[in-house]
Formats: sequence, structure tokens, C-alpha cells
Amino acid sequence: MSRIAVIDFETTGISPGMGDRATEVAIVLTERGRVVDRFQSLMNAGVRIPPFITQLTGITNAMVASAPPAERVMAEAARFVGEVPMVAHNASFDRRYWVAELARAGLPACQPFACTVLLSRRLYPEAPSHKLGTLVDHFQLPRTGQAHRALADAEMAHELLGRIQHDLRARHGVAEPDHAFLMALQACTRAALPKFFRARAVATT
DNA sequence: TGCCAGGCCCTCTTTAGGGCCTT
Repeated sequence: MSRIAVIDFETTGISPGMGDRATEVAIVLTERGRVVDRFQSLMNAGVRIPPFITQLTGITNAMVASAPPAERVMAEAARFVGEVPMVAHNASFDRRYWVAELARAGLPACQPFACTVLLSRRLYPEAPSHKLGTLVDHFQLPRTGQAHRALADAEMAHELLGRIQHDLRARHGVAEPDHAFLMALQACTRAALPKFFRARAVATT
């Protein structure tokens, strides 16, 4: 069963190690490229949201004040994901918050993360940039909801992942670009990509 | 109010520096 969970966090800043906390999490659960379930929740971590972040995301202190505690939301998110491998746009960022917030809830984080930034850098060096919104516009992918809200960004990352998997099949003859393949691809240097595809691709003609 | 990190990647590199990407 080829399941992938696409995750996005909204947070109070860029560094959980410096005290920043998550304010919202969204997860789009996919199976063979199709959305089969969604999880989304604001969370109250008991910290103030800087005005810049409210301006960026639209998430206010009042909104998180009435949200469930972060530990409860993360426990629900962990149950929702289970052992399904994950994908995020700039996964090193979301993975740090996934690990940090689960640790605060006393829960392990064992899921592997693939990254659509790394993958798009490998596959689309001609793209004007590798920001999520820019890639969505570049490929004319659908937008749903407000950018910089967790569910809308997770949906966009899912659409980008679908485009990546489509191109791997159509352009590179990869029969099944599953999560394990994505992890191998993102670990490959650009210079080694031709050899990588020759070794792994399955002819589709 | 403004600032912070970390990993990746490129090059005018490798005994380094700076840009990208996330909030």
C-alpha cells in the first residue's frame, strides 16, 4: 500500500531550539496519489505569536487561546499518521517541529521525511524559485484555501508531490515513484542523476 | 521591535562564503 502523509506546520518562528512553537498542523493522507483523509488543527502552546507571524499567517493569539493544548493535538496527529512515511516542503523545517512537539507530548517521531524542495531542485533546476507558491504557480497547480495556513500549504505540497511523481513516470520511466524512491532521489547529487535514473528507471514503452 | 536555525547547494570552493527555503 503506497501511502504518504503530507504535513505542514505554522509556527511562531523558525527555530524550535530557540523556543519557537507550533501554532497549527495539517496533514493530508494520500494513497497512490489520491487524498484519502485530512487532519488539521490549531494548537495552544502557551506562547505569544509575534505580530509578523500573525500578519503572515492570519493566526492570532485569540485563535490559539481557544485551541486545544499542543500536546493533545500532537497526540492526535501522531495517531492519524501512524507509521506512514511523510513529505513536506522544506522537510528539515517541518521535521524539526514534528520531533520537538511530539517530544513535548512524550511521543517518539520515527517517520522518514522526504522533501519537495530537494526533489524540485533535482527535477526542475529551471524553476524561477523553489518556494512552494512559486512552484504551484509555475506548474499551474490548483490552490485551495489561504496560503500560509497549514491545510492550504499541505494541499499545495500534495499537488506538487503529484506533479513530481507524474514527471518521474512520464519523463524518467519510473514505474513506481514511492516514498523509498523519493528518499533515494533526494539523497542523490545533481551530477549523479543521469546514472541514478539509468540504474532505477523501468522502461514504459 | 527585531532578531534567532539548520540543512542543502552552488561556486569566483574544498583551509569558504553566501543564497535558498521554512515561520
